[in-house]
Amino acid sequence: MDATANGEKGLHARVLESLGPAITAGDHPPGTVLRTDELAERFDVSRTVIREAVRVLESMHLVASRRRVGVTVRPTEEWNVYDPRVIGWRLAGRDRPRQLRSLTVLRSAVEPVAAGLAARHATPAQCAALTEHAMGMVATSRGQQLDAYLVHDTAFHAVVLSASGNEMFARLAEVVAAVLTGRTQHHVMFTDPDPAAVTLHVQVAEAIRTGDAARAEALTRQITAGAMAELDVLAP
Amino acid sequence: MDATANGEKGLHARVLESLGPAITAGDHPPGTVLRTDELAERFDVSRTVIREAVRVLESMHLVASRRRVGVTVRPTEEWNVYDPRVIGWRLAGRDRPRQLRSLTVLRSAVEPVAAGLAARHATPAQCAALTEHAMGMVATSRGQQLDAYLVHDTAFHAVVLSASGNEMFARLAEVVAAVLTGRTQHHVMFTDPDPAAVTLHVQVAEAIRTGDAARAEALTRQITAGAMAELDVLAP
DNA sequence: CCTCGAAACTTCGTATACAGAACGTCTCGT
DNA sequence: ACGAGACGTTCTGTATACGAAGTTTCGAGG
Repeated sequence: MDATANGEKGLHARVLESLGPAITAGDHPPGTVLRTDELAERFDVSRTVIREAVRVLESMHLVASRRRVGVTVRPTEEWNVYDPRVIGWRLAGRDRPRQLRSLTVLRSAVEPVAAGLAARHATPAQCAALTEHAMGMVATSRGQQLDAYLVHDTAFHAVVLSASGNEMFARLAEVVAAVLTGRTQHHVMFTDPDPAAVTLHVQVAEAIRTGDAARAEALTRQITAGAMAELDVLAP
Repeated sequence: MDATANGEKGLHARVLESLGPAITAGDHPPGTVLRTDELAERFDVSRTVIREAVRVLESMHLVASRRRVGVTVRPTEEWNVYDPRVIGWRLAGRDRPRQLRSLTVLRSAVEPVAAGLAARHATPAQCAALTEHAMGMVATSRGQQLDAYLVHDTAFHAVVLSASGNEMFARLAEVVAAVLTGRTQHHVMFTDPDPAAVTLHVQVAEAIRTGDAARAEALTRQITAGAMAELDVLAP
């Protein structure tokens, strides 16, 4: 929603969108020191703007600002890897494979449990949305309609995560969306989705609708297992 | 001007530590409009400092800053609930029960998978640490040594998450620590830990050491199931 | 009377200048 | 050689001015 509408979003945001990816991509390896004056000159903005950008970077634990020494890039292990912006930057950068793998593993842990909870908590409206998107996936699963398929796939998983009733799960929707989008971008228009996966989605929708938590969880586990298997092809 | 050594940290951090909890606790309900001038006066700092704090709040998606209208508090569903600081604030505030429940559910999804991965990836050093902490838990499980027990318990789970080899899992260590600490604080020195749970930890350490992923996962699932069961007692 | 549009006002956004504090480094004295 | 203190660099905070943008209001025209 808010992300990357780079028209004129504020100077500090532009600095952030340039500095952040540079750091996460490793252009400034951990330990590198950046000085605010230098940055101000490099981006041709005032120090005030730089300081605001640095504050945000600091809140992501990407950098630490200390007097006399400068703004130092923190080691990778300390980064706030759950920050959607950090995820986006890493996904766009050079360790995209690693990030994709991490996120897929996270998916494989969270989504089955979320599906199980959804089977117990989903509202009728959510169940309806689920079956609708599952049908949509079926309808678009053949004949080079990957974009339309992706929309339904993303929406399906978002509804499941939301229906789980757990806010932490719900907030992973955009992460899952990023993973699914990434996969589609690599399939680039050549192979239709796996029919077995489509069937699984339909069955998950049904299991959630009928309140069969164990079945919803097991089926979703099969879906994520498939995603894990695909990973070896996608990520080197 | 007051020139007293008011705080060790920066001014903006102090504003943040006051504004953040206020927002997450609901003192400023979603939709509330805050003006930078007003905040500057309220905290007796310059607008620059306020704006830096607001930037960080904005990066957490707690607020949105718009011209002419002010800084508006965003709806709860949009908050970055994975930001450690947001978690901490909510854990300290009035919807602590909800947060505790969310985190425990997240634990129950992630930790079993992490344990399974740890069984395949753990280094000998990590295995040693695991058995050490498991033994420590055994040693401190009786006789009102809850503090020492908590240290070993926390360390145990941190090692498991780290040994999974997944950076996203590893970063959940502090979250798990927060949950475990919260639990201990409520048990307040009256009941010793459940012996069955202690045994499970020892068995998990063994399963990971012997590379039995399925067993490590199943056992950890029992541990988290226990935590979920406890939850009904702890969180209203 | 209603609608459309422009001006004005309010608030955030950016730039600049300066004072203060902290931390590394360099030098000097023992 | 080694430690303590002075120094300089760089971040931190403050104050102020101007610009931009949106909301609101007021007025003109239909």
